[in-house]
Amino acid sequence: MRWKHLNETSMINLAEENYLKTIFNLSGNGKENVSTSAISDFMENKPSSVTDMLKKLSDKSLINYKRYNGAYLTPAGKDEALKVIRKHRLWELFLVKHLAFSWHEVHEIAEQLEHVKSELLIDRLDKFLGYPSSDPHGDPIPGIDGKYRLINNKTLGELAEGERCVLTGVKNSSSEFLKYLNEINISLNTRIRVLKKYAFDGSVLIKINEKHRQTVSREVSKNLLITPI
Amino acid sequence: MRWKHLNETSMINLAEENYLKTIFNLSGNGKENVSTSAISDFMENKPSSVTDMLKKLSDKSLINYKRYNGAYLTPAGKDEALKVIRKHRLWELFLVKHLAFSWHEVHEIAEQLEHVKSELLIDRLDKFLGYPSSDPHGDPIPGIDGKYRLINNKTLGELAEGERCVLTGVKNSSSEFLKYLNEINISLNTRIRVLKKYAFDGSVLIKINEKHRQTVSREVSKNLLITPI
DNA sequence: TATAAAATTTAGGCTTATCTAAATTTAAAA
DNA sequence: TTTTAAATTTAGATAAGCCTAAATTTTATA
Repeated sequence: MRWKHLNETSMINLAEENYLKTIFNLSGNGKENVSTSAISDFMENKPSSVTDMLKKLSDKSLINYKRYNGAYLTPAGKDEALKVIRKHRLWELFLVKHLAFSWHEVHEIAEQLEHVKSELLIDRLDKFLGYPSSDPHGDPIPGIDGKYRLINNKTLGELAEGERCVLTGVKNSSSEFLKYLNEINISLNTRIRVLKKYAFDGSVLIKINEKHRQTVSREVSKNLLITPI
Repeated sequence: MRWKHLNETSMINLAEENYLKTIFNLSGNGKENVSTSAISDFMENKPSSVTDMLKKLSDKSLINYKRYNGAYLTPAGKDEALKVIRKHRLWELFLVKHLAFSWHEVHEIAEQLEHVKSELLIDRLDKFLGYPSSDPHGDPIPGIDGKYRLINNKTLGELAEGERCVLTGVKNSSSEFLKYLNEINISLNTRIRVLKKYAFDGSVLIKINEKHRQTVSREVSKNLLITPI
């Protein structure tokens, strides 16, 4: 195949970048296996589409994929995912700091900006922003070297309306709590969107996997460890 | 067709935007007919591909297209083209003013940024830049209203190395000059890229239609009216 | 104006990323 | 452990945007 405007970056395209990013996020930033259905669910693509792409990414050595057994990122794949996340967070920060966007408005725009190809651009943006190590949320911005400070210390309760995250852990791991989570369809790597926060009692209306609406108490929201995405 | 993340903007996609922008530029910012081959040549796509897209854009009422006879923009198409150009120039200005890019480096990046969908984003960027009316080149930035100050007062000689333009007119229209231009394959709407400028005599090495290299004298370069693109 | 050359369109293919429906494999339940 | 349900994959289809090769139309030339 020929590329008309060949980029300095490898030949990873938009769709592939989105899959890599998703796998990174759903695996809790790491190397856990991510299932086809988790990806399908998150990206709102059909499982069969996901399977196709997993094969493709596997052929490119960006993921390790075993049929019927999900996938995880190779070092090369993780590098690419982190590059995209770095871009995403830098752009978000730019939008908030310099273009007066509020935090919940920026995600969709950054989702587009993160795919602009230019190493130089992103390095200049990094400089312009003063080499930030974290975005306004406190989430780490991967460095040029791909170094990434892992964190798992944010709770659902700290998110603002409109924000999205993936569950990466629980503070309280009593079986009653876990059972409750199970009942309302929340498990590790479940993605959650905050729809509304009620000031009077701190309860939170959330959407689980973009499917089920659910209200959880302040107590619950404080015990859910998450990674914003 | 269904759009997953439906944008506030109409349903014009990247490829379509590029065609509209190209037609706008090649028609001398206006309503002159642009031929299939001119578009094909400019975009480095095959003529048959162009025909396909012209049909599509015609169906969407963005251009007026008559078989074997080229196309020109409808008001709706012109609006869209101007929106893209507005975004392109605002981003270019941002890159130059705030990210320390030099002018010739920004085109390719702006080419990507111009397709990011968000009215709000571009209005905020406009504000951030202080509502500029022209880019560092002096080329007009269309306003939100789509108003566009037409200019045709720049010459090839004023471009820097690496910059591209389309010929929109000549200062000297003597037949010898026109004949000379003809001989070296330059005509109205021909696109020209400046490859090198020689300081000692002001001559300019150019690439014509991305095909022919040619050196022209300072005299010639000062008599070619162009629109940077 | 007839004919050759150039421009344009049509017809038919290819690739990518999707999808649906059916088959297969794995996991859960009885 | 058999059976059922869920997850996953395969097979085959579609739409976009591009391509090549062949047909058609327009333009230029003799």
